Amino acid sequence: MTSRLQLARSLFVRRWGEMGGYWGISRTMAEIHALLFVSARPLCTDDVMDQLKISRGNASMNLRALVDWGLIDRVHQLGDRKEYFRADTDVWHMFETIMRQRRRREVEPVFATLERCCEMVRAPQGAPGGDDPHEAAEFLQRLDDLRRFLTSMGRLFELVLLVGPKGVEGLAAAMTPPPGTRPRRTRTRAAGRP
Amino acid sequence: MTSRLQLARSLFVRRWGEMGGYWGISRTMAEIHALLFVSARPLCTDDVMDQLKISRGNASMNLRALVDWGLIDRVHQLGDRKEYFRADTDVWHMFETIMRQRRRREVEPVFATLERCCEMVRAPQGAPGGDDPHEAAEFLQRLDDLRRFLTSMGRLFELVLLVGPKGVEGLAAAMTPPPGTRPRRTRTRAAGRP
DNA sequence: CCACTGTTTCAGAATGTTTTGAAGAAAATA
DNA sequence: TATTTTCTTCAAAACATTCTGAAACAGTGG
Repeated sequence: MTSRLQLARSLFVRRWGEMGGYWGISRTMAEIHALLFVSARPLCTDDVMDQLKISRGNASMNLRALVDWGLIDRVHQLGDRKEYFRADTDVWHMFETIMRQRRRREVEPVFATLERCCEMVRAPQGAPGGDDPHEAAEFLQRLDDLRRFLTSMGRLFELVLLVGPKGVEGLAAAMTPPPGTRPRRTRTRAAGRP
Repeated sequence: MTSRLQLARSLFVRRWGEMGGYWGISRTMAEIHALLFVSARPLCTDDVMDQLKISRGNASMNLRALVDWGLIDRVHQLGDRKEYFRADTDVWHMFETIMRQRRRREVEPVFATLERCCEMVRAPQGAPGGDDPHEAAEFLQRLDDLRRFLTSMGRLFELVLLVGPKGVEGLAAAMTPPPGTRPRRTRTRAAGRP
């Protein structure tokens, strides 16, 4: 008989796994992470294999990848030779880890390419290379917009980390104030066309 | 002969495409988007096919998907039967579009699952279903942390949209002030353990 | 050195995703 | 209505990723 807790756990694990897919993380890796995240005690490779019905190799590979990402830790039980794994359960810290990794792997390369492209088109030396100057200007403009946007977001991210969860809740609260409090004035730029 | 502009363009297109992969968007779809984003004038299906060396069917499918996402628009040229496509070039607006879609498709299902799992475990009726109460409590705790985190982030997102790009730059500037200016006091909670 | 327990690796199999190309639907024109 | 042009769809093929299972490896204690 499967208890309600087990049912709920596996429901969560499956959903988290599905979401992993949308995030450039393999489904299994996300499932393992979810499983460790909701387990009260560390699990060993065999636990993971059993609960997720996956092979040893698969479990090993993905556990290692999660360790590399910094999302789980290896831990040892006294008097047991097996390795156990435990997820970082501080959601905020998890967020920071993931975002930093993604920035390093995904944002930074784009940034570098952006700069390189700009240089190529500006290219001061000799041959003015008969590009339509209007097209070139437009191109540079859009790349620059993108560059500025990414920079802003990077700063925002650092700011958010700096003020922490409490700080973010504070900001949010200032926006949707408790009844009877007047909201602080804010430039109200209608939030887009959607 | 390929001009510097063309070279830069294709460099950008390829990099943006690669990144698409990490974002649950197919590479081709991201490439098409990049191509339209850096083109000064709208392109038609054949332009896209030629420049990206892809089949008509592929171009058609992905263009449609981009229209569905709201990232590009169909436009018509006077006296031309073909359909042309133009990207939204307002980076900020693009960001909003993408984030809203992703929230709808990815965050909301997780949220719903989270609530469902909590209910299942709390389950007030009859059969107390012999789950270890400590394990259950732990489980509920972690799910709740996650729920709270997602809620905070949702609020932060709305706030960011509300203040707009200028607002974000302002916040960021307050954090890293120009020389000679004292920063506004901020709860300095060391940003995590890393 | 051997036996034992546990971990890592990797070729091949299974599964999933993307692309093509051709058929055909739709829309405008004559 | 027939013709032309353009767009969409979808089965099959190409490609890419993920998983398995067994073999190789590593550390421990006898």
